Amino acid sequence: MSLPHAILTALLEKPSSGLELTRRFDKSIAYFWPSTHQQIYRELGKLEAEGFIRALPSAQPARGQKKSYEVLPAGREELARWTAAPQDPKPLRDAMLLRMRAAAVVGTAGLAADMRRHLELHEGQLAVYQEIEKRDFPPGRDTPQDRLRHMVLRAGIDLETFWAQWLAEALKNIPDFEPDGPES
Amino acid sequence: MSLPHAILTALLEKPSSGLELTRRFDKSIAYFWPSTHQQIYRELGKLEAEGFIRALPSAQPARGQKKSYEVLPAGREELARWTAAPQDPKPLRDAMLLRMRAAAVVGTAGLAADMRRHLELHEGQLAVYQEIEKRDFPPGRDTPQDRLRHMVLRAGIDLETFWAQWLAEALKNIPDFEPDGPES
DNA sequence: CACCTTTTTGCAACTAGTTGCATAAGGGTG
DNA sequence: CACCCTTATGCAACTAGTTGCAAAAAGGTG
Repeated sequence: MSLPHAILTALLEKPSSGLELTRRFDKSIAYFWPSTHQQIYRELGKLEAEGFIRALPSAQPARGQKKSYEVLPAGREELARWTAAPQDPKPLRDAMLLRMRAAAVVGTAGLAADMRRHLELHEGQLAVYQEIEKRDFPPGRDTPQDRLRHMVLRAGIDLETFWAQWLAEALKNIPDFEPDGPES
Repeated sequence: MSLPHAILTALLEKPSSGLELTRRFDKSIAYFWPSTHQQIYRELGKLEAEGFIRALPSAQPARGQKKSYEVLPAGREELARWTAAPQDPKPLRDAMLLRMRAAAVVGTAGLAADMRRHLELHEGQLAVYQEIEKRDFPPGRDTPQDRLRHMVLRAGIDLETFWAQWLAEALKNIPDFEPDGPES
């Protein structure tokens, strides 16, 4: 139940059409809440039906024609409500950990190679985030809004750093063994 | 596409009925791959139909009657294949980060309280994991299987530590401000 | 202007996970 | 043995996200 609120946030930052929204998403919000244009169009329709946003009157609603949306007061209130409401953190669900656990039973053949690949992917993502940090958060400017957005980015940076370190450490310790299976 | 493989792993560790499986899941695998008994029964049916597991002949298949499963060779091979096959890490998707980003637009009222609650939840989960570590991985025993399972647990411990620290740090820096809304 | 490509919007079907409930058997209690 | 509670299995409907594709308009090219 979070995508609609992600869209409200983005539209409050700047009214946009579906496609503009998709592109802006890809450059920021999608880093911690990925979504596709199909999903976004669907949600825009629902949000409009619920009276949270409305199409800017400028363009008429036809296929292949840009249609921009802006947030209505009810939408802003809903976003504020949702932001402040308690929500339980969703539990961890990570396939790599599952594979390591499986490897304890069926052997580690092949797994280490993919761990090395993941390590590189995380380091790559880390570099992307650090580039964004350098560009968007130079030392100096420090509005409350900047600080909040910077904290979110820091979480991304620190998480990628975490996984890179964990994978590097795990790779050092990974034993290469065959399963004690029925074939022995 | 990972639950069936989680089940195969658990069944290889020990053949079980649906309910036993559910309980054993809750004590270990569910920490990084949560699931419900409904899901597990459904997957057991599919795995049996695919020839990866079979019901132990001891008990007849009737409702309200225990039915235990064991893994067939084809199931072990499928698990080994899946474990070794490359798989992309799934991107981050975290509602708390989204809420912080939203708070930059609609204000931080109420959010800090829930961040404090999350901080406590993460600390609680950390304590649970540390208890498990003390119980299941005393210094000394060090088979390859133990080391892999211990690494998985360490990831859980380190992740909870990470979030607790991040939340504590964010709380120190969170500005308390009202939105620059249409009411001003 | 006829044709093709790109942009923008969107539908439909599928997948994985969640929630709510049902039904059958076993086991104890009056 | 009639009743009820617990254990074990499972179906059905719903939710959120993914994948594949298509159709309308805009804009360029011969």
